[in-house]
Amino acid sequence: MPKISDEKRAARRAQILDAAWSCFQRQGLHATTMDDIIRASELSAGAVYSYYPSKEELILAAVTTSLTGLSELLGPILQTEPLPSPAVMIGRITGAITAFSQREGHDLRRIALLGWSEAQRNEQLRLAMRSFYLSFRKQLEDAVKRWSDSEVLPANIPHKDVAKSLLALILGFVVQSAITGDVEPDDIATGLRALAMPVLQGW
Amino acid sequence: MPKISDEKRAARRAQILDAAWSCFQRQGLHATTMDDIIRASELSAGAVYSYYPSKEELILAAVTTSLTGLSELLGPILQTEPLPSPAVMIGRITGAITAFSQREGHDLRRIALLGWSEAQRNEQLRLAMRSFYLSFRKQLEDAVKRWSDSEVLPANIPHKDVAKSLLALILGFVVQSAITGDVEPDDIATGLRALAMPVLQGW
Amino acid sequence: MPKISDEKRAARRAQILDAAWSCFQRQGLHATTMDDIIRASELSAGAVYSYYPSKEELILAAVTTSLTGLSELLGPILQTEPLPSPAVMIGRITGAITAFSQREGHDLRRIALLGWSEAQRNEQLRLAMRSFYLSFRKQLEDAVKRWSDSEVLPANIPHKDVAKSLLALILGFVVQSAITGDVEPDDIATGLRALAMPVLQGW
Amino acid sequence: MPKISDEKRAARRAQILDAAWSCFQRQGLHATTMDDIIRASELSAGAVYSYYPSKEELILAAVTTSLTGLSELLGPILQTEPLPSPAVMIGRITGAITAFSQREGHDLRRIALLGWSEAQRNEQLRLAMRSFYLSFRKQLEDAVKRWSDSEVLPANIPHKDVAKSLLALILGFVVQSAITGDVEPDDIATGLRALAMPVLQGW
DNA sequence: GATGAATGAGTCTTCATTCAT
DNA sequence: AATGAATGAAGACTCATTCAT
Repeated sequence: MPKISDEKRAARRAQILDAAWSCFQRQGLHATTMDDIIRASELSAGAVYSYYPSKEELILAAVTTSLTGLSELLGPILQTEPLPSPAVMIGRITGAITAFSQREGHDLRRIALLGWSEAQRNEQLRLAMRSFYLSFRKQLEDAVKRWSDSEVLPANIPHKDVAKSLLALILGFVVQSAITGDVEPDDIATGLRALAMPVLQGW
Repeated sequence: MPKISDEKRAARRAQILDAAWSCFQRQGLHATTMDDIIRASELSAGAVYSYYPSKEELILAAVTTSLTGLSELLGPILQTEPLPSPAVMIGRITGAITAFSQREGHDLRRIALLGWSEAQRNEQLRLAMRSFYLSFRKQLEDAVKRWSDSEVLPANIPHKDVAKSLLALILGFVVQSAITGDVEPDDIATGLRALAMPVLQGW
Repeated sequence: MPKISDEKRAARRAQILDAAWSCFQRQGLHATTMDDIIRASELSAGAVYSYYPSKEELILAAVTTSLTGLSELLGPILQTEPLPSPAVMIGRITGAITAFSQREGHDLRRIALLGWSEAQRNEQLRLAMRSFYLSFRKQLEDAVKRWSDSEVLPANIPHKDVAKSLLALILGFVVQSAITGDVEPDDIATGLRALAMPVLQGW
Repeated sequence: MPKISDEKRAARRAQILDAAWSCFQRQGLHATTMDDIIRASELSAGAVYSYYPSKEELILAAVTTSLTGLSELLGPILQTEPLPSPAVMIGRITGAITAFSQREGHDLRRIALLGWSEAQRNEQLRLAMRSFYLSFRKQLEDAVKRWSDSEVLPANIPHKDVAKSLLALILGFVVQSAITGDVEPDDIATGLRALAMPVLQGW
């Protein structure tokens, strides 16, 4: 069994990560034992440990990978030309998250909740998540600026705060859909549209 | 030896719960050992177990209690007469959560994240959270109706979806403020206000 | 099972240490598993760990205890009044070590060899042994001075070097008796006596 | 593909043994993993195992080799003509051991201590060491006889016991210099000389 | 009623050894 | 012959829970 090719190595890592993902999701981060992951990966303990040196590392990899996946999923939506309205964009984002999470063992929402919780005591993980959300919010802020420029939104609004609100809507959708289970992707978009409808009184 | 009085019993339960809360919050649900809680409560193992029969039960109690606390904190805001505008109300809610969480060892946001994560594998906990959020959302829906009635919001909007969006904003605020740490209570309100500002184009 | 008395605690510690001692001696430090010790101590894993927090600590305790025991065994011999001749004293020391080591499971010589080996990679243990041997050598040096004073040995000899040689004889006896197994306590004394016999030629 | 030449084989064995030696010495026998040795030898796992079938075997070889080396180092000293006095000879032996041990990764003293410890549970190793020490002591005994013959020592002394004492001095020097670290080669010789100085009183 | 010492199943991780390529 | 990835048994240690006193 001589030196393994880089692809094979990557494939093995993916195989292990996949096993970890599906266990984590089903049972939570801490209720999942390394043995569960080892069995799910169909490898031996030693093999798993030769790819990921600890459970901690595996958790980190699982969460950051899901973050990267999310990034790839949502990136195109944020870059669409011409930019759809805020409500439409929110609808597309929540829709994409939902659609992606249908795939067995790949529920981004569940991993997100587990990751947030873990981030409270894992500094490295917290930093990884923090920079991901900050970067994502930055992209939202750009979109807000473009809306301002194209007069979909008023000109002199606080772009950053709007981005924070939009991100809050998305994250809040994730929580609700995982906990109450009765939120459809379009609900948030619909709600937002209603909130923004012009009426006589100012707020 | 007469039985311990009911007040005493309740006081003990509170004392244990308080200890559990502060441990959970500092170290997370699973990294907290019963021994940590026992030591923090300044009682013996046997005593703690006579009030809460298992760690699971203690987690459930801790999360549920925090939910009740949240309810008592936010209830008055939702009942205010006359009802402030949506943005103002969101600002008050996020503000109340933040203010409450300043108190050492009582960060509602951290407990919330921990609870969501745990709810994935603890059916009982999930149901408790679910019914709390549904009830809270119901109250938001009532508010939405009143806004419709008072023409702060248009008449024929989907009240439920608006409530979902408002709840999403609040939950998303909690996540962001716990993970990125750079969200002030008013940011969300400000962002929402901007999103709702009338411009020429419709969405 | 309320608070245990101090004596009981000490007894438990001794019970565990005894079990460790006999395992270590039979199988060596590293070939002995905690499970071996746990079984030999007739306690549970948790109980053993509540008295000694790690195997390392148990090794340290076993070795330092044997050092203390050795100290108590040899102290009286070094203090004898009037001081016997060097050869007689060496004979008594090697004799005491041998006699003590007859007791099943308490072979000081075996523990000594194990300890020396372990001291190479355990700083704490090395320091403990070092200070023990230094202090023991100091006592030997005092004896040498008294021999000088009482003209059993010449007056202006290097006391410290003589002490080093005497210690070397004792330690070398321990090694030989453990490895070759054919050294009686008196052999060393006899050999030393012969080496010191006056002959015509100087050395 | 022709078989590998015998020289090459021997060179490989030496290369592996050297790697093992330096690892053992630095980290101890049990803390050294086969992987450490494999990496230090710059060969593959398979290669190492094709030369030495087990770690046990490697330990045995490492210790035995060091014994052989010691033999070659000390042989000439014991054979010197004319034989120097006992104290001078002890000084030369301890000096040679010290000088040899200066070389990085070849500290005979450390290996000796490790070997003694291991010999307690490895019968094969114990026998190898035993026969080495017995043979070495035999050579010392010959020297003692020659000293008797040449009247450096008295005629009718117990040669064997004197040899045991001399060996004890050497072994004890090794232990002290490894543990206390404050023993120079000449100290033992000096001490022995003092012990043997004639005084009025007999012992 | 209370105490806290004891239990022991279960966790993560290591590492000597093998064998498919 | 050589390689090094894979194996899996075994080890140290933890911690929720119990129950003798």
